[in-house]
Amino acid sequence: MVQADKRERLIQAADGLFHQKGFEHTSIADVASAAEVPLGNVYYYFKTRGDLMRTVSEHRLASARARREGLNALPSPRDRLIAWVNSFEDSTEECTAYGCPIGSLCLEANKLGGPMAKDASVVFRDSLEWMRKQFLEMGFADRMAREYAARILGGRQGSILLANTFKEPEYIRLEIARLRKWLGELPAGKGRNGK
Amino acid sequence: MVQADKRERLIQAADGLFHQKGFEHTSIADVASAAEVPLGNVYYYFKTRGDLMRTVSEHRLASARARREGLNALPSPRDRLIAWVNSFEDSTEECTAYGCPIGSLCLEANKLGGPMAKDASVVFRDSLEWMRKQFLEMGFADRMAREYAARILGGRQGSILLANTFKEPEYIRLEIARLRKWLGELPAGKGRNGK
DNA sequence: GTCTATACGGCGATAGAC
DNA sequence: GTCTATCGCCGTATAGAC
Repeated sequence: MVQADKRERLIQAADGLFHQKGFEHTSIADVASAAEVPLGNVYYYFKTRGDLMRTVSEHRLASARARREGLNALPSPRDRLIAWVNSFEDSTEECTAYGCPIGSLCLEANKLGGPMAKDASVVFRDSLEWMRKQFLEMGFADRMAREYAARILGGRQGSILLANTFKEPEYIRLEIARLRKWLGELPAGKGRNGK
Repeated sequence: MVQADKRERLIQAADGLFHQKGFEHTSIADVASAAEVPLGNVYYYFKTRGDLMRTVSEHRLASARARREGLNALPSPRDRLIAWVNSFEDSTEECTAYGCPIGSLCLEANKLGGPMAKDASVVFRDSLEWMRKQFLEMGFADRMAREYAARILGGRQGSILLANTFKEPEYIRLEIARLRKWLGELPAGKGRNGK
């Protein structure tokens, strides 16, 4: 199907360009040219630039979920979390070069105002939710589970910002190692789901 | 002096707007109108938009240094660090609403490429350097001092990103509390400056 | 030094032929 | 469904009167 192919190529191109150059600095013409689709044709698939951005976010959400699907085979929630954190290593170079694709987009969307902010945040919201469930399964109270999930995501985002700012991947690697160590040593919670 | 006054007003206006709307989304016209200076006159004070941005970064660097000056009166490096971390509380609301002014600018500048990236990073570089000195004075080896400095800055930046994304200041407050606790309990280093 | 008017380019979005 | 041509707006930067 030619349609789906072009649409897919546009999403892929937009995803990459939003990451590398930022949303605000990526024009429809940039996306069209990278996807090798004529400029005007883009508007057949996406009504506005914001629409394209929302689609990219949905696409990223699906990707993140798919990557976690594989982890659900692991029997222990602790191991799932550690495997998840370890998987961050694959993107160290890209994140050092361009920052976190999701984090950058959230920040940009928030400055723009409007409904895009919520669209961009769905990936983080979903990640936090998944991590929270793992910590609940480890026996932590809901409050702790939320706090720990935020610690992982926040720690990672902070390390990426530093790595990107100073073009130094070591910040990311150190944080991954620290999170892994912390998860490994963390005593399991006592309550059954914090009851 | 009318000159210095206008220049100052332009810097202040640009500082605020870069924070609230982002650099890429703030036009010279926006800055001029916020500072109540005619559009064309801006170019008498700043050659280009990038020039204005560099000036704002220098201005922020000076502010951060001035705020730390007061802390140098404290005799213990640990207390200086704790006081520094505590001072983050003042900006919790603004950071929740608009993100970290410095972090946002660094990220944007990195996406733009060119020399702006370095201009934007000077504030972080200077903060890290100051924190590193405090940890050295506490007796930590240089490697640990750098790592700990990055932990404070990274932890803070990550918490701000989450707070901004979800419009929830609690992320920032929790991280401040965690850093304060960590600094309070951290055993002093053994070596004299890591020797 | 100050301000107005405007040149010039780029971008989002659309019209309309095929 | 596909693609070209183009409209209209906004942004940076400059020219030049005062």
